[in-house]
Amino acid sequence: MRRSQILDAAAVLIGRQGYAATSIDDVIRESRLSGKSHFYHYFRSKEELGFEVLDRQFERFAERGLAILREPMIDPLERLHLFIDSLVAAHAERGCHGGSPFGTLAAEMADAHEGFRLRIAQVFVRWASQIQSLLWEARPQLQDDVDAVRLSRFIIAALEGGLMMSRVKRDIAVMEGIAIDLKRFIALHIRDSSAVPHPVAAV
Amino acid sequence: MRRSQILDAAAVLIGRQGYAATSIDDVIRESRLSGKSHFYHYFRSKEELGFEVLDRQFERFAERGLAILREPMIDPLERLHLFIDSLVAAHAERGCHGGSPFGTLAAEMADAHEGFRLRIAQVFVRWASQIQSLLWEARPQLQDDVDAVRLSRFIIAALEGGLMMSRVKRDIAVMEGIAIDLKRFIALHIRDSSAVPHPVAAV
DNA sequence: TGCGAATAGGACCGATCGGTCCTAGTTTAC
DNA sequence: GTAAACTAGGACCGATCGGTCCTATTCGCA
Repeated sequence: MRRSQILDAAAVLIGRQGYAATSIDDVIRESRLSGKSHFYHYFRSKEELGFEVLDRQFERFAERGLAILREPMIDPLERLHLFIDSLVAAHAERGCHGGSPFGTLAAEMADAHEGFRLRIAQVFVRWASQIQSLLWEARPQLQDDVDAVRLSRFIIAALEGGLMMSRVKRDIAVMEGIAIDLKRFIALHIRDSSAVPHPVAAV
Repeated sequence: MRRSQILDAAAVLIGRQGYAATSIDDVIRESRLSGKSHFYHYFRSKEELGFEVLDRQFERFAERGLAILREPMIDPLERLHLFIDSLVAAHAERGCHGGSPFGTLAAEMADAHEGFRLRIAQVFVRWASQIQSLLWEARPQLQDDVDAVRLSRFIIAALEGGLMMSRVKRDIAVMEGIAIDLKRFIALHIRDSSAVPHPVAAV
């Protein structure tokens, strides 16, 4: 109960300000605890809190954000497009604040804290494997020599980079442009690729 | 003299640990100053130091890293490939540590400090405009409807996302795969696009 | 020769950090 | 009924943070 309130509050704060910039006192204030001992009743350290927040964030992302990738009634490649669109929409809703929770944490912690680095690496592996499953499912529509591992990584990299740039420029159009080009790149792998779509109107 | 030593040391430290995690005392130690007043003789605040480090990093990047994009004797698209390869090589040399100095700083500061956000946004604008110039130069080889602004942003986003993922996984192969796919995407824009290259061997 | 900038070094400040310790009232489960 | 867990609240600790202040010495240049 209280424990999950703390995790929720910490997730918001860490997502907004980063791990290091979020103090225990911030978390206590945000989750309306009564003091530090109350916090340390549930968590042994800030590090433990950070780990659990990260795990929880990915579980929620896997349940909610990645769920569309597994929808059995929709064409696989259509699902991939819907997933990309959902990331764009979510970023727009946040007013281009806060990018990807994993990308932001990755940039902050990758070289500073090995425990976080390994956990974030796992997040990307699991995310990529979801896309790989989808690509496997779509293989009748795809060219025979599609490298699903490489393509799944490229999709994630483009999305993460796009979120970062869009956040910095505070312009959702940047992310929308990334999404358009990413879809065109995915279409490049479709069998009988004479169907490569046309670039959208130039700016 | 001393001032540039401070900036060099601070650039290394901020690139390695981020802005907030780099203390003035760290910078003083690394640049072998004699005390805080010595540091504050050259800089009014940590913020001023951070701004100058960022400006300096981009100037160096524009002079050295982006120089290849302007080489007049090499085919424009070939230059773009060489540029991508140079980023991969630089990342490999660093042992996949420290990603892009701008991407890392962007993730840390975009929502926390408006001054940094605006400066980093400018960095990406200037970087993108270099690529746009190259694409303009290459327009005889490109399809008529190529959106140079969008494409240049996509290239940067893929590179930044790739550096981030490669850093998290500590595996240069991730970045190499991104580079391969990014080149294939660029090739998609070449006129007479029957020449779309084949995907490289599947894993 | 003299003056200002650069160099050197240290004491100090208020604030904040993660974390500990202690007391005490209230639920909850066996 | 009673022990264990949960809630509440505050004092406190050593360390570190960005930043100020003060005193000397050395150096380049007019």
